[in-house]
Amino acid sequence: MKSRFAPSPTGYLHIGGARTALFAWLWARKEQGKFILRIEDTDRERSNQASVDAILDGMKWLGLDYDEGPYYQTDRFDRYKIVVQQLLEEDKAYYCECSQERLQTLRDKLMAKGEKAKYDGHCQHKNLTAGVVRFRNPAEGNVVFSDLVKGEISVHNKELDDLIIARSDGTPTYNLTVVVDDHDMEIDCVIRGDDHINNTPRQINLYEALGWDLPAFAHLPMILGGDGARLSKRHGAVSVMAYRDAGFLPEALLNYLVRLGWSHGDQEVFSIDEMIRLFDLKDVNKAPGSFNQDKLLWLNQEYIKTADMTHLIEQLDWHLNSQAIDVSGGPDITKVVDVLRERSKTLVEMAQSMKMFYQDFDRFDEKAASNQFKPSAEPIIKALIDHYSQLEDWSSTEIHDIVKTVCDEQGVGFGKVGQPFRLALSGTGNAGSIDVVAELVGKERTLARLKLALDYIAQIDN
RNA sequence: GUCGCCUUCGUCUAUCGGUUAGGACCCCAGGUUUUCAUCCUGGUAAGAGGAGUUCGAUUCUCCUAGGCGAUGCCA
Repeated sequence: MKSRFAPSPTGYLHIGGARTALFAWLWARKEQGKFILRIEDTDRERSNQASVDAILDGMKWLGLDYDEGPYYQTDRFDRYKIVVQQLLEEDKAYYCECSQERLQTLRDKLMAKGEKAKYDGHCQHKNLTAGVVRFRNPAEGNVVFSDLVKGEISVHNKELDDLIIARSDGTPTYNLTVVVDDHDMEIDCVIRGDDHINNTPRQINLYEALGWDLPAFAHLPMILGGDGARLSKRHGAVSVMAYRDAGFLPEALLNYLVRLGWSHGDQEVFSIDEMIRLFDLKDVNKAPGSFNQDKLLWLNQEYIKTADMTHLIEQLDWHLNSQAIDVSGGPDITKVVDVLRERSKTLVEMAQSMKMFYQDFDRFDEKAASNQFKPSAEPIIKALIDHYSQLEDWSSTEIHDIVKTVCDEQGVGFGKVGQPFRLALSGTGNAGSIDVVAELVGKERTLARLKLALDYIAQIDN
């Protein structure tokens, strides 16, 4: 069994494309068949190599590997020419030289009359030898097919016109190439967005004219933005790689995408293996769904919390580089990640939080500092410095005991000591349990930061 | 305009004629926590509208409305 993903390289791999690719990939993996990547670049005006690379990068990051391809339609022009020629010879297609202007006025006229805008067959019997090539669509009857997602779909041939299968420059168009390729590549199930539903009856007529067996069709509902409109840039990031940049784990995005339009009871979290095992086109929803960033964020945190440490660090590496954080010479990264994984929604956040362990800072968050570093905190911080500078065994338990000792000595509660200490350590006030954090930050840096806090208090005193 | 597809909490969804319409995200309240977060408990919130079929419709049929898509020498 074979399925395919066939994007046209006119931009990056976007969320909708990724979801389509995922479903087609899942189907192939579930059927233990093959998954093919085909680049539909027949529109040379809009296609470019940068887009091909972006799509390949996106697929790679998501882990959607393919067994064949990428095939490029521009490499197969000879094959399409043969098919067009065959159709021409069998009188199943004909040349048409209607001008764009004529076509446009024809459309306007029909629309004004309240009819469907379609080609009127002007050149059908002219026996021309140049121009665009049009397929002779059957005039009567209707095309009925059973979509694996949508169920039975029926369209009258009257609604269909003689579509152009080759441009006047001889290059083939989408509806022809897709049929030829899906046939030649032995695709058993065409899984694509439901914006192609309207093309399917035309393609079916082409299959029949060519005497080819029909594949199964599964049309996936679109993904809309939160406002119900088609997903676009104004809804935020639509490029898959932008999600990598924003600190999402590929498996979290995949999990989010698979649940958008598909479900398995009440289950929300699926490993890749579970998706493959449980996925079924019959459980795919018919209605379009809208993209919800909050849920993605939640899933991302779920994955950050439970991800395999090695994998997590691999994914984190890109962000460490982009934020210029050098972890060599600092505390063990696995210990730092362990502290941070429960409080990071994204890898970007995690990398930011990591700075306090690997980089020095010379100022505190102003708002937090004005709250915490009051003159009353001065003796507490001094006491911490005194005790810690004498501490030999720099461990979280010892560090914790000293905080308690200081509480007792100063006659204050844990909060009075812990809060300024935490701010001194982190600079922002956001940190995990202070003893563990202090241990990881190290004795030298901890003392330096406490002294910095003292400087801050001295400065506001004056 | 015409044709096609779609319609359960704000969002993602469960339900395969009989349920107090369930779960998840978000939000709110409470608890745990030295902060934040995690975690735990609870709460708010839905069948587009109208006809039928049926003992009984969210579920089946039809109509209307709304949304999306197509109507390209784009894919």
